[in-house]
Amino acid sequence: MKDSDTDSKDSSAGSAPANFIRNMIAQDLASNKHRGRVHTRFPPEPNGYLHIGHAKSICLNFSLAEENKGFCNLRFDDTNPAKESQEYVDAIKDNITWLGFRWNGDVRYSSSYFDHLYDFALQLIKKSLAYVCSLSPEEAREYRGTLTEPGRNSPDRDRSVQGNLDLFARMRAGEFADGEYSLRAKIDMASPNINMRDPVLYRIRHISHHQTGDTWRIYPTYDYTHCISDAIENITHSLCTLEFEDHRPLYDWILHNLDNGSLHAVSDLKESVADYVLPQQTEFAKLRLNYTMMGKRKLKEMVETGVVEGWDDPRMPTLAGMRRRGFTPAAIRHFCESVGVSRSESVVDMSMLEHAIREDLDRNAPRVMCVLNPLKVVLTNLGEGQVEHLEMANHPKDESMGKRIVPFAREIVIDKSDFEESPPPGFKRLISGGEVRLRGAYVIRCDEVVKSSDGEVKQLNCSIDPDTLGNQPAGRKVKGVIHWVSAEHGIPAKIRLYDRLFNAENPESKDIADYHEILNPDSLSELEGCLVEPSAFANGAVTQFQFEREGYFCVDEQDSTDTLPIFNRTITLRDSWSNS
RNA sequence: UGGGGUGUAGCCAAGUGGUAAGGCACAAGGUUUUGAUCCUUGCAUGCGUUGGUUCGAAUCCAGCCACCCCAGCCA
Repeated sequence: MKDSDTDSKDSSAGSAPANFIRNMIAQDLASNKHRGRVHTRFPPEPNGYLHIGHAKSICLNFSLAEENKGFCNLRFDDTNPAKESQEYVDAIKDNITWLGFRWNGDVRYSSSYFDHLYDFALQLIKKSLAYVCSLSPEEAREYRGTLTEPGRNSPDRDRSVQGNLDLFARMRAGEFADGEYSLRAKIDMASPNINMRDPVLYRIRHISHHQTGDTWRIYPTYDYTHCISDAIENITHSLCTLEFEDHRPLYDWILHNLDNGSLHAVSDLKESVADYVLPQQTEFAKLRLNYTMMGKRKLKEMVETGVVEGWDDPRMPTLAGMRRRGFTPAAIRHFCESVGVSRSESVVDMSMLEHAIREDLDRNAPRVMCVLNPLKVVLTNLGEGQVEHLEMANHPKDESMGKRIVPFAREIVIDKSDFEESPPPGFKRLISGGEVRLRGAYVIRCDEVVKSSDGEVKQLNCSIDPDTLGNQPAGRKVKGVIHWVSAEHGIPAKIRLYDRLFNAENPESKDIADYHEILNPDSLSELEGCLVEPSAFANGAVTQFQFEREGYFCVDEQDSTDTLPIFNRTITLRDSWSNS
């Protein structure tokens, strides 16, 4: 084994930062609250694509389980078939796998607990803790009261157990229309917590479900389903976001009013009831990022109205979009780790995400040269068909990444922005009569500027200093280094430059009436006729590069063809020059 | 005007009665054939605010202020 095997290129080394959930779990372990078990779950509703906010939750749940030698389930919280689909189920599984996490056992579905859920509802009815209500949704809203006024009891609240049992069976049998009846918990219509004002447990929906088909006409609600699903799966720590804080009393009410033995009987736990401990819900602040739209409804709308090209548009905050943009799983995981977990609602600066991306790519992306906006340069003192094969390192600091051969010839291209006729102060690139280093090659001098009739610079005639390959020039200093590609050998490519989708720091702010007004018109620009050095295509398995001095780019696997490669710019290099 | 939460630097965030970790950003140097990377240094007499308790308070107590969430048969 080489030493380098222990030098992880993955910077996850170092202990995870403290946070209140980690601390709580450590305490629970110390007090043996869950018999030494840590079992979490990631419970998405399959009603859209996962975004970076979900990644925070995924990382939290999976990492906590992993750190404590526990388990993390993947459970689709699929209680509302009207909004869900198999497409989303598949995309979510794919995203989680891509991030590098493996869920415990088989994928779970809340819908696979529908039978148990129904039985537990019967149990609540028999205990007189649930009743069938005939109030319409509109009436129910009136009866609920307001934030400051108590609600009123439903006229059906005191119906007999038998009457409720009968009606609930008929609800299940499909005898009633949507909204005609609902099953409600009997708690307290005067509770200051509105979630406790006899919440709906089941509603009638004559609609088929992506997992259960047409088996059911009634579907349980989130509040009723989630706690029981957690209990069935033996979850110890049920983590969710802050807006569910007010639901916690209901979560606990349902579980505590169900017979513990019957819960244990249908649970995954093989051990005795004595080891069966109810799950604990804990809330944390969801991730917010400036300049980023995270609302599922808006994201969906942008996809459907063509504001972006799809859920995987590289400008989207979705995991699919970030993947196509060239963000790496390791970078996203480090980012999620670095933002921490707390209960304060904060907005993370994009620069933190960008830092994580650059950090990973700098270490792992091989270097290659690509000229985005070509300007022809003729090296006049080189022979007409003469080609030199220059050897260059794939990475400036990591020799294990090997070397590559770069063809060098009389006609090359450099980037238009690397030549200035009237340079600003401090300009280190090529000027008329000046010298510059061609990266990995020779120092050249610009002898002649060839312009078209309208004054545009068309070509530069330069001469190389033949003594400067691998050597400093004699008697002078050349500060600038620019990248280049042989005009004959370079591979033409199309390059897509991405920038933020929104110009406003908080696209979801209420004083932005229409998000179309804050769309960044320059979020995408396409460059044609870019020239990439041929070695970028030598190994088809490598699809992510640093184009030296430009940034990190990845091959767009979907749109590239054999004849026209397309690269997406993942992110620019840090640039302390153009900033000042 | 009900209930539940949150306030530590420009942005995240640790801290749980012993005198303000870390990261990002920013600034200044150094190295460099990427204006990148890397390295060094700087960056809160201050923890929303006003009082109180204490030898000692970001941490305990009281008041006040600001912001967030809740009135779906959505999750």
